[in-house]
Amino acid sequence: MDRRIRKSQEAIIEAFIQLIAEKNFEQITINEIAERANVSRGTVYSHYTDKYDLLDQCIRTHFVKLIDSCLPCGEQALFPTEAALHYTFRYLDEHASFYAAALANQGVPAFRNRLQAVLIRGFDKQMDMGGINKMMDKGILVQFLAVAMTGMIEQLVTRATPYSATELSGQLWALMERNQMVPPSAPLSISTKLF
Amino acid sequence: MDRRIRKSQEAIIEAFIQLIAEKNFEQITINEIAERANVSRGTVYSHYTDKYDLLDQCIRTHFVKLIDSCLPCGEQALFPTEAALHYTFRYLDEHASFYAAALANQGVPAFRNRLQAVLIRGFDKQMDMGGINKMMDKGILVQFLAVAMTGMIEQLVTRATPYSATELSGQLWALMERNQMVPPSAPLSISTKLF
DNA sequence: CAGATTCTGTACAATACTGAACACATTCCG
DNA sequence: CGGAATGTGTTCAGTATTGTACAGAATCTG
Repeated sequence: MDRRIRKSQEAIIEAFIQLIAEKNFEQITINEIAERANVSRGTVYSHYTDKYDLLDQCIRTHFVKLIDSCLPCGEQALFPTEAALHYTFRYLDEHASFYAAALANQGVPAFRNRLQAVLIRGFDKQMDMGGINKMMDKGILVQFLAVAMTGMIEQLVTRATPYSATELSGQLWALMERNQMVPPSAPLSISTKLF
Repeated sequence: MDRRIRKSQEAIIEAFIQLIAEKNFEQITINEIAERANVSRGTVYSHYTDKYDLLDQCIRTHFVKLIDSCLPCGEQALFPTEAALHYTFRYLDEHASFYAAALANQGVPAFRNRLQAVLIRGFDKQMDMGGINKMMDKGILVQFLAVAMTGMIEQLVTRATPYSATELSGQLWALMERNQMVPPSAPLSISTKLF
């Protein structure tokens, strides 16, 4: 992609995220965004049809980062290690103002739904239905955990919890393990056990 | 000026200053600068004929800032107040790495000369040759003070002095006063004395 | 030494950005 | 109410930047 496009888009998104952290989405104007991004107004329109499109793509961009932070080991699993979960929560904590806005603004419930969908898909792959889960319905269990995780994330980014990102992720890791939400064992874990 | 020009130049100069703070001027390549500035190599050449031109314009840019910091009250005087001198020294302290490089690199003695020239011109205007200076040669006195100031600035930015910017500027202000290097009295200072 | 690599400076067509203008909608305010 | 101000979305010609290519200089390296 042309370097100019990359630079402009980054500047616009950065400006937009700054603004959304400062004021309500509806009050933000294209003029403000262009000014803050140090870009011509026409440039904004050349990339995004309007504010809502910008917000949408912005969420998408953040989502990529968020998902990446859940999947540090290639494409293997959501939160393959406790450290990975910690990292994700710290990332969310740092960008809380954006995520809070994305979650809070009515008209953007899409965000919560997308996050849940990703988590449900990921958890479904990793759930161990043996042991204490033998008598459970997998769909319900997965949904239960995904909704819980989404809710806790919402608590974190909206500052609705007194607990820190670290405390939360630590506790949540324990709860995931308790429910046998284990990441698929890596190939080398077997050979590791042999020695 | 076209916004693109401003943005590119700022990025290039910023990148260059970063690099000069990290390594020797001669080791810096145009490629590095372009890469760091996130700009095409051709763009660098469209604004600056080569590294040396870039350094030159860079010094010029910094010089404008530096002079501005000496002249906070319009165009009246160099260091019209002790606070102004303090501000200048703090500014120098913050950008020490750049100024150190500009002063240190042989091939750039121009910098020291320019600084001295500015100071000499400014001091010459402000020198009070009455009182203890009655028997002195003005040219020598002015040059003496300008060279001293330049030297002290060099000491500061090259970290060749254990004293802080604040300590130095405080002492230097006293020395300037002692030598009757007073800023031209503002019109209202007379009326101030009347009350 | 020769070959490989990197840097330099220049040229160019393709392209993204610019600022200005425009008609229209919305909001603000006396 | 009415008009002043501000925002929207579009168009457009002009311009700065882009990536690429090139030849020659400089530097590295076996």
